[in-house]
Amino acid sequence: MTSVSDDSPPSPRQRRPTMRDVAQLAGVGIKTVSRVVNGEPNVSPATAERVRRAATDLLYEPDVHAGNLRRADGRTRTLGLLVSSVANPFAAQVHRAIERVATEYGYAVLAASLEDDPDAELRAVTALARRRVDGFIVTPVRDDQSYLRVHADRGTPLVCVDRAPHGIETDCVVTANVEGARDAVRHLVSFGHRRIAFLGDLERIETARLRREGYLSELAAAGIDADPALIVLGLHDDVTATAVVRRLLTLPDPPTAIFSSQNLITIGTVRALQQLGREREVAVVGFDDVETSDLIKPAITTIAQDPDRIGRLAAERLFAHLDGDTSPARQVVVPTRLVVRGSGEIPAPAASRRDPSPGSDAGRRSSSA
Amino acid sequence: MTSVSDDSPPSPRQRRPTMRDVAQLAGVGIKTVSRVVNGEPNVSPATAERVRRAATDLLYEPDVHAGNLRRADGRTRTLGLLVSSVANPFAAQVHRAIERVATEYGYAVLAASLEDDPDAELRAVTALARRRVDGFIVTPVRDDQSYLRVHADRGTPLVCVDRAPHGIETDCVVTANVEGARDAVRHLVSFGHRRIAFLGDLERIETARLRREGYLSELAAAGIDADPALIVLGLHDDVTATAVVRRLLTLPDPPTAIFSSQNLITIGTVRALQQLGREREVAVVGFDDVETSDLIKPAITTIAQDPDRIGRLAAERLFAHLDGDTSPARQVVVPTRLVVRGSGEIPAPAASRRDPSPGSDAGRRSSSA
DNA sequence: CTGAAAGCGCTAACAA
DNA sequence: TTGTTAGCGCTTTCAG
Repeated sequence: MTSVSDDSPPSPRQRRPTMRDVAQLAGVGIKTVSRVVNGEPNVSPATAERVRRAATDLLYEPDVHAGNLRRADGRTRTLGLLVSSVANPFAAQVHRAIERVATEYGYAVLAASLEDDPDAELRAVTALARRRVDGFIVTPVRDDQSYLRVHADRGTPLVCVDRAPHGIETDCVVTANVEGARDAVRHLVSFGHRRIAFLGDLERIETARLRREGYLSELAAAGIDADPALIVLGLHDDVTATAVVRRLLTLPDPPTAIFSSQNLITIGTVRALQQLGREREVAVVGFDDVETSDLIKPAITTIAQDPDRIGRLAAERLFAHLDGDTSPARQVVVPTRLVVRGSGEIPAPAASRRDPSPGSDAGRRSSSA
Repeated sequence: MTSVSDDSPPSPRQRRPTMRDVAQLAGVGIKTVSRVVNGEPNVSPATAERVRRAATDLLYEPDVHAGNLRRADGRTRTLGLLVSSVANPFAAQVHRAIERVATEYGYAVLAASLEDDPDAELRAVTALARRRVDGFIVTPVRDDQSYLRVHADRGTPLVCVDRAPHGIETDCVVTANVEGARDAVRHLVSFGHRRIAFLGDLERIETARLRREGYLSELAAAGIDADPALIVLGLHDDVTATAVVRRLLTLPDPPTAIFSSQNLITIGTVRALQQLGREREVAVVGFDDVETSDLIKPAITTIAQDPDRIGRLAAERLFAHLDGDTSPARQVVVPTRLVVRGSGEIPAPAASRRDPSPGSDAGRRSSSA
């Protein structure tokens, strides 16, 4: 009764079988084993069968890296993926979509989280290059990706996702950030809002800048003067966003609607409104969908991205290059979708429509696109 | 004005420089380059500097796989991770935690999604084995992992996460599923509930079975007879869960509380209650935290897991083995945490406490632990 | 249809 | 301190 069950001996550390071992057991030359393993022709069925048996008996697994050393195409059948973080829901879905395509092609994915650290981008690329990945899919963090050109020139294709690359011409797949942000603002304007706050992520993140740009241009198109007091940038987490929203609402001329341009910011925004009991007064549209948006009351209206499509398209572009496609670099813009749920359809209070602000300076244009 | 700016020539496909190229440029032997690149001693500072310059000039990156072919330890500095899905929030956080430890050790992570497909587990292990990962961290899907023993015997350590392995003795790190489920039920019982429904995931998933086990044993401890009508197994998505909850509430003697043992099921449960307008009547405790639990009203009380700790511990066990630790296999159980938010503190209606069910058969025990 | 020899990029072992 | 040789596991080339 000392040991529960131990029918296996202490199993001494075994050596991994090689092609030579298989060849010996099957009584053939090593090249014949290579042929069978790689499905090359010119092996008699009987020989092939003997080889297969030997391989199975020895639990032989070919070493892809040893093979690639000499193989003409030198492919590791592994691709490198650089994302903000594998734990970020958006990135994780992009990752999964890429993985799905990769699996179809017999590829494995080596992923690395950058956490928006420019140095991490460099370190990750080096680590992956030393492992000889066949291609890169990267979410740019640095403001220059020209260092990747040498890899491209040496035959390792590159596709960027989520953010456009700089300093290098290469395929990239991004969300329609400007258009999506415009949709959000247009939606709010259509409910009578003119005092619309913008909550943005860190300015060094390109998508944050683009969404702000969309916000500004749609305001302009609607003939609304942007009020700097309603634009808060550099937010990156929910706690800060909550504090900012609480402060905004104490303004003399507070916003009647909020466009929150990132997931965590949206969560922080809703939390602030709930704390103040004003979630049915102030309209909110968030950029990027939250898993349980519909369970929150009022349910959150969002500009949904399409991570699945983004990932799939990026992977497909990469494999196209791996298959020899040499067409010029192109940027694929994946549209967003406005998901109407309630929080974005709260109308502006009647007062604010006519009398936007007593102390406000500039004259309003009266266009209403 | 035809091309915007093209200061770089068409860049002909270049050959990747090898150690020999660096040696030639530096005017030294190849082994000297090897010494410098690997930080081995016995190289004069001057020589080392020349080599380093040459390597930098050529943008040389060593090929880890070529080196490993001959190197004594033969390490690829890559580890294989098998999870339910890289897009699953729990798995993604485990992944991130593992990656953090891996990065510390100079390791990269090759992850694969299994989507609970037993065959995918086999395919993924093979794919990773062929890429010669130094170790595996796997979330078991099949009901037997003995096939992994051969890899362990050949020196590729294995640690299981989230679910215990079968047919092989190996380290594993899991959530306290039984205890967590008991905590959930105990909490509900303490608010007077005796008709507590259990919504479980697919029975072939071990964690689903364990949570049901915890549910049953805590009911027993509370002297409550389990009612098969309140136990629904085999749920895997929110839509089905919603339908099931709606049906349960039409029962002659409906549940007054629901223990939802998985994330998506909890979402479906809350949605059903909201649709019926009964979210403030029926108590809910969910297993595994939802990102926005506190924004939903009533906020969802959950049994929170600790994916960060699970991932970190798993990775640390793996690296311990890689560092030569040969201590016997152990199972690490990571405790859960009851997060009280509101939905789980809705008391049972007075009636149900005394008169659980008119048509119910078995006699009730009167213990009240 | 089959196999022997050379070599991929690198490190181990040994010389110089 | 440095370089030379062999060989890791495999594919290529080319001869049988």
